[in-house]
Amino acid sequence: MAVTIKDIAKAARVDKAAVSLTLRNRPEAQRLRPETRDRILKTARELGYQRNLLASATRTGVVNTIAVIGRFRKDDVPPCTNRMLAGILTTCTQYGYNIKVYSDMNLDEVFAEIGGSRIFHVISLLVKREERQKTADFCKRGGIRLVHVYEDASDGFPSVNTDNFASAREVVNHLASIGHRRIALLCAPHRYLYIRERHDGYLQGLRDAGLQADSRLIDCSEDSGQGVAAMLALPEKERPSAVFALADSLAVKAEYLAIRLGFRVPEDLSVFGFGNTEACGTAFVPLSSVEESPYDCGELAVKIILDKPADVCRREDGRYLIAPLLVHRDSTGPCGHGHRNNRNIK
Amino acid sequence: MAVTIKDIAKAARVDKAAVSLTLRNRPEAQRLRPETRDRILKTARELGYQRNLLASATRTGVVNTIAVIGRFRKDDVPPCTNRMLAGILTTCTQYGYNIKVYSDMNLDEVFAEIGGSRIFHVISLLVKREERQKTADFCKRGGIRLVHVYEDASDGFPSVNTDNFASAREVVNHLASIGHRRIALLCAPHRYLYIRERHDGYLQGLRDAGLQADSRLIDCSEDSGQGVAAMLALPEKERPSAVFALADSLAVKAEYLAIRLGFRVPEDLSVFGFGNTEACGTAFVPLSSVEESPYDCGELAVKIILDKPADVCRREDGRYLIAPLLVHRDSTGPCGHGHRNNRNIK
DNA sequence: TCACGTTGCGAAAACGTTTGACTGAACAAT
DNA sequence: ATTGTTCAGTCAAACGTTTTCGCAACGTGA
Repeated sequence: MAVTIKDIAKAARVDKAAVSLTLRNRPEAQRLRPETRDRILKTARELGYQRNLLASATRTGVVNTIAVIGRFRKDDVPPCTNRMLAGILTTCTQYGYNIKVYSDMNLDEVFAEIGGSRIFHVISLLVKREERQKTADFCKRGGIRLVHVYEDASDGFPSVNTDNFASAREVVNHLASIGHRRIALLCAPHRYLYIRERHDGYLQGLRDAGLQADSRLIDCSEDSGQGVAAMLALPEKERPSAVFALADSLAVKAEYLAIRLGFRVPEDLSVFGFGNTEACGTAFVPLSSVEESPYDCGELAVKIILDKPADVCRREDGRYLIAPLLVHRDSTGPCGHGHRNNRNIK
Repeated sequence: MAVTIKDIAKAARVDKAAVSLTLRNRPEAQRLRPETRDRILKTARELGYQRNLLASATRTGVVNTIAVIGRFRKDDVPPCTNRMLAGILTTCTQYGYNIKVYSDMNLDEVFAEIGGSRIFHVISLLVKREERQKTADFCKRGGIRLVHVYEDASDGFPSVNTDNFASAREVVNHLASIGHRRIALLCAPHRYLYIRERHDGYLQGLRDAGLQADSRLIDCSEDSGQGVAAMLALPEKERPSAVFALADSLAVKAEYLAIRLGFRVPEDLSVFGFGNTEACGTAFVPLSSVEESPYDCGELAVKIILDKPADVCRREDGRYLIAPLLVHRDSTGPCGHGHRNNRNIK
């Protein structure tokens, strides 16, 4: 069996209380003679003692563990989850907490585990509304701190998120500031809240610049290829000079299509993406994009749940939003300049 | 405070031993009268009892937890880690184990935690040789099962990995089988073992097809753009008809460049990538690629560590290798046919 | 009536740690 | 001589389970 404080106590000829105190160097251990403390430490080292955290946790009730609940399925893990999880894991570690991950599991079992492990910090990556609600109910009952990531809190618990609205708005502001007046929007279907928020941000950006939304320049169809082609087929005066896609993959597709149709990027058409994913670098013309900050989301979630200071905007409704960060690459440029360069060929 | 078996025992007017036995429905509980058992179960339900797993673990020493050690840094998480982690997490859950993740942490602290938590299963995602060695030493000392993922075992512990050699070989076999005789290799610098293995697989594939390796068709420079341009500038008889890139990002770049230089993909040049990443879908011509199977690697690692049957090739040296899986998309076609189609425009 | 199983459950010791109360000795102050 | 005060620890209960042993009470057969 493993070495216990009892063994050390026996070997060092002291009581196990003395051992316990010195090994955790509690202030009470100051009452021991330095000589005795050294002896205890030495024998602990010699015997290769490892504190039994389970036993210690039963006594103190402190486990220093954060539970992360999510559904990481084989073909169903968005790439940003990757970086977000990295943010959570690494930040937890920095604060001396460790992480238990519950993936794709029956929620009741998860709750039994969490309750049974005396865990009082939960980060939820769940996306289904009813699952989030169920989790919130459980946490409320058990006095457990909860933070939602990437989805909203309608339940009194905080959530962290990219500021989708502000991000989209800022992209449009930027495009307008470099002279674009006809800025198209490439959208996915409005299945999720974040798409609607980005859409709204786009509209607000147009208003900021005193521009009118033009329904011909907004495409939210399932396959946006058709939509882009139609936009680019418009007469020159009505054709968009910039396209803002609400996902990098859409942006890349649009870029290809435009180039294929004989447009130069960015001279004839600026393209802006969303997410700042890997696709930006591998695109034909490196793609400007707005960072989704998944790592920061994860980091922030941990800070919130551990009640650490988080220098970030907290809104009244409990949502924490991470400020937009635009990453400018070659796919965007001032409107209508049409200055040729060789950037398209690497 | 939380409800304990003592509370239940008191409420149900039995001893806590009876409660413990029935709640875990151990065979010994059969000795109790069904009536008594029902009473116990009922009061447990009524009081909302949750077993204290910490206390139970101190007694039994069973924690059912797998530790995952890795370094998930902000800008340093390869996309495949994402899917691999998903494989680990979800598979663990399926087997009723839970996961503690230690990210980017001092190894000695990790070991203290693992030892202190009486964890006996470790999956290492570490890449640095000395860190793997240190982990192996620790596990050996403590009688802990260890599996390395994506890196090799030279220490007696098993490792799981994509079969890089076989994958590359099979890609070349395939390209040769559809008529390609001049197959170029786009390589990253040989910093890691897996690149060398893929390179060797490529060479073996050539040998299988009775082809000679042509050093002009192999580019391992830091930025392979130059290399590809040079290959494509060769006279037609010596020019490659297919390019095999050891990473999707390289493949995509090559594809763009070729198209830019006036080649048609795949009619004039077939392109094959490695990794089957997101880039395949967003590439101009959807990219054929060989799957790296990170999810399966994670899943396999868990199966091995839990001693579950894993229907997969185990080599003599303790390495488990996952068989190649080629994913054919539009970027590859038979050599020299030159049949025009519209696939390049989506 | 007595020995002997059986049934049904209780008592108590563990698991390793933590912690508040206590103690015996030495020393100082009254 | 008595009281008080440190010093340097010790003692024992507690945390919530698990598990082994034991033991009444009841019934059965001789």
